[in-house]
Amino acid sequence: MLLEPSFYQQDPLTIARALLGKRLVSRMERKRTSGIIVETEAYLFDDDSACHAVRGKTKSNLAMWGPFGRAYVYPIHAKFCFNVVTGQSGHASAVLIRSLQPDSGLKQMEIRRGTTDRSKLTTGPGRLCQAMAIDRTVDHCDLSLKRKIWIESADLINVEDVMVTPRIGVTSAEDLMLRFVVANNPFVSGPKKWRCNV
DNA sequence: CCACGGATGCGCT
DNA sequence: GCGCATCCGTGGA
Repeated sequence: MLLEPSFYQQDPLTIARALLGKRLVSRMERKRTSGIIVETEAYLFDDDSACHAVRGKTKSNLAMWGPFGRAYVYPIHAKFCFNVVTGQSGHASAVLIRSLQPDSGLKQMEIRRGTTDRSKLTTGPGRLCQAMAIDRTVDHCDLSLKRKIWIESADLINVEDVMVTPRIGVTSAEDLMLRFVVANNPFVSGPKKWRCNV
């Protein structure tokens, strides 16, 4: 079932945790693909130097400042990252979707990714965007319209499986514990100690 | 106009 | 595990 728009009005930490086990669906190029969210990161409006909003409003981060429940897509290193805009308007917070467990449309994902290696299909923020054909045209997209991209409830994980770690790749605020993963799930990215609770 | 670096990923060791 | 390709947005000249 499609998530209520009000879901996205909560704070980014709550949402980053709650999104684990839910289903991200994209309909791009007339093809439907979906995956179960297994890794997220929260980016806060206050006291978070790694958040894109720290430099204020720019043309590229504008979606973050807009209404909650929209997509914020930005390019990095010739790839894209997909975020969900959270919290109140004007508060510029977001949750980055970092990894999915492939769910449907695997064949289409393999074509777009150029590999049949399941572990490299939707593990990592840039890879999942390529697998789902998420690009800059998805920026600002309203997730409640079921147009290009949306999220459905599908609580397939246990809350006790959630593991919290520092975020990956950030060059500031490295100490903040704002990354949420489904522990021991093979489709989570990053170092082993931040994937498995053994 | 140009230099720089980043919420990355790939390939090779 | 590490080096580097790649490219766009940003900010300073």
